[in-house]
Amino acid sequence: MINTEAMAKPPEQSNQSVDPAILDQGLESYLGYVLRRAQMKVFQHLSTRLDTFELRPAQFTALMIIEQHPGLMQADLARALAIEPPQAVVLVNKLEQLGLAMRVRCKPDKRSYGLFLSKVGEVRLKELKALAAQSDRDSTAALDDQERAQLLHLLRKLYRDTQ
Amino acid sequence: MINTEAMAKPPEQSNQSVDPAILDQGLESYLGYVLRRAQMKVFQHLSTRLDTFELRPAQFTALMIIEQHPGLMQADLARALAIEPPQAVVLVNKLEQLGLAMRVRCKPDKRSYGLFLSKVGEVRLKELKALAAQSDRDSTAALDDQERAQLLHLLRKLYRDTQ
DNA sequence: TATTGTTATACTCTATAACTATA
DNA sequence: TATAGTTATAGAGTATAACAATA
Repeated sequence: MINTEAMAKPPEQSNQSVDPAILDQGLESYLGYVLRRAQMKVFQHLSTRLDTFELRPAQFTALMIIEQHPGLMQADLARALAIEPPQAVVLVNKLEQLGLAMRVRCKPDKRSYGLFLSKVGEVRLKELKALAAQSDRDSTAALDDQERAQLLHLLRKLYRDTQ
Repeated sequence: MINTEAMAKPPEQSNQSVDPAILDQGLESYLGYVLRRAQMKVFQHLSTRLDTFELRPAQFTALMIIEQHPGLMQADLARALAIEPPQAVVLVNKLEQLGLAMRVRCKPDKRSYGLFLSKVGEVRLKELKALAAQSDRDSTAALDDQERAQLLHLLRKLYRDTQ
């Protein structure tokens, strides 16, 4: 229904009569609004950092999930990433092209693949984890460690709730 | 560079061997990850609520900004929404089609329009504000009022920081 | 020459339908 | 018949270039 990756260009400095810094007064009381602004900022930061590796944030997430669940099927990966199976095909193709992961026919059910990290993928993922953690810190530099922990706690509580 | 509106379908219940609820272990320690999951949830909730009015979240945001800054130019609106001028054209066209806002040639600079809410737009926006506030509460039902306030504070602090 | 709004266009992300091969 | 993976395709959302009118 609604996307996942894309994200708008950050607002640029205005030389106009209207100060863009205060244009969103009134909106700042909406959780949905500030959540989106904050997410855009953090996501874009990570996205830029990952460019070096020709990776998108969703592909990093996929590597994390494959590492945690070696041998899982594409269908499960798609569900975990909240994407449709056709998107998972493209994503796994990309990971294979980069030599980071691979499909292995290893299940009793011969229709499905098991997904595994390659040796290179394992090493690369280690590097990516450090990069992602650093990107988190950099893009949330306005917060101290305690505030970051608090924010993490609240967000986890929010999104986990499935009611 | 990267988008704003779109958002992936929510993960569906799995009947597989892998429990999707715990597939993202390890990822939950990344602020970027939980931020995105939380944002998707809240955004999608609002998006669904706004369907009734044939509006997208960005269009609601635009109405809020026009109300707060009557007579502003499209270029300023685009900057505030972090979208490109061509997107602002389509967005304002839609608001005009719905009879909620209008372009008025009222500036000394005859190239630009001033953007204003219509009477209908003002009334409608009142309704939309209540809807958005309720959507915020519903989609963050896992949090109590104090936690919501805390989350709002932290997110505001995070995204406002421009360093 | 620069800027506002606009059109045209392309690229990305996403969703659906339909196909294949297994089950 | 149902499911895993795939292909093809269409639709959003977004970005860039180029144009007209005005400055």
